[in-house]
Amino acid sequence: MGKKGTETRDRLLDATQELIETGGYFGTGLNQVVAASGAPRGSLYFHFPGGKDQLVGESVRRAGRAVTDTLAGAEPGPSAAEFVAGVLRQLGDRLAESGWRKGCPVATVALETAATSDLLHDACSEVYRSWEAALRARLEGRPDADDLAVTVLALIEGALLLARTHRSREPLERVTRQINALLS
Amino acid sequence: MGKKGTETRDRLLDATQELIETGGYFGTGLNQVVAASGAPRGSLYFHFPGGKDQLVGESVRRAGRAVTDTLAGAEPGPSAAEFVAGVLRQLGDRLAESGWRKGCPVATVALETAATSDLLHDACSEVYRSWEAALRARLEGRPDADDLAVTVLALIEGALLLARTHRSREPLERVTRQINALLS
DNA sequence: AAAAATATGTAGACCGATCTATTAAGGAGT
DNA sequence: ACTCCTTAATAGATCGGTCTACATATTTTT
Repeated sequence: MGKKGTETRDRLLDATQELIETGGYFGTGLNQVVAASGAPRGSLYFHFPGGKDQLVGESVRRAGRAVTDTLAGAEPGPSAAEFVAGVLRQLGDRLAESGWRKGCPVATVALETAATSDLLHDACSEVYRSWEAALRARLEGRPDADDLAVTVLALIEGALLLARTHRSREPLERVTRQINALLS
Repeated sequence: MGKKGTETRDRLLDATQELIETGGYFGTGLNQVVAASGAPRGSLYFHFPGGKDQLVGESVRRAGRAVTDTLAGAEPGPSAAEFVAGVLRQLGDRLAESGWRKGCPVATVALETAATSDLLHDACSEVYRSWEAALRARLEGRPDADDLAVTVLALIEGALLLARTHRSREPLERVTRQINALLS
């Protein structure tokens, strides 16, 4: 793959990632992706012969990998509770600064495609498993690390959903205040 | 409104409620609604002149009210932790029995329409507030009942999302095991 | 009480717009 | 010269929404 080809491919993935996080799978048309990326229609199907599902699938995995890396790469300094509080604050910043558009880059697609596309569905499932593993690594040593990792992930996803729906940081702040009870 | 008119209207709402819970807002076409309800297209726009948004909006509020009533009407016997555990078990049953289609009847629409339709968006927000209030009523007396209600709601929503995505009760079970730490 | 008038609801063909996907041809890079 | 990639026209299906004609109640008038 030549240089220009790779650039176009990346631009398509960037545009898709941005658009589906805001509008979801069905809410994002390929016309929008093509317009936002600047790439022509034909290039889309050259780089992603699998069509929309392949394009969105790779975007979701890409976005998921970025989060996993952030979670795994953070300094191991603070306590588990402080770590989660930091994640929630960071997510709240991102959500508010984006005008309540950018919550979880996976959740909308996961719910929309739960009943239809296995390809996308599996991609979302794997991303969540990957985040779960990254969180579990931060809770190492605790006897119930497995349960706790899933619980913390559920808490984060639920709080993000509520915060985005209410267009307010309030749910994130309330959850943050209760984290100590869980991770004490 | 005559008897037959009310019946048709209800059938349309029933079909919509069922379909959007599985497929979401954009994933559900009015053709599907019309086919599933047995009502003709014209009747849809007679009973819901506001079109798809009005139809889905009323469906969401209707589904939300049903849940609120269930939450508020449950016997006040068990402890808060046992109450939440019961809710999670019930949600898990519903999810599994529906073939992993029926999770939260609001979440998908809330995320899909967060950036587009204020009408639907507000409907989802109000439903969540109503559930939050119902949960808070079960935690009366605690000094941090406000924070706890939101936290429990976030936990439920997040666990449902993960369970639906993984097609497994595992996340619900793990969260259930951690509830005591939160509501001890 | 019969008949006319009005409201209520049904029925489905139809509209333009938009959707995803395909195609055949030509340009750019090496 | 040969592969890699772009370009734009277009196909065919489906989308939400509108329209007119018709049927069935309900009320008003006589």
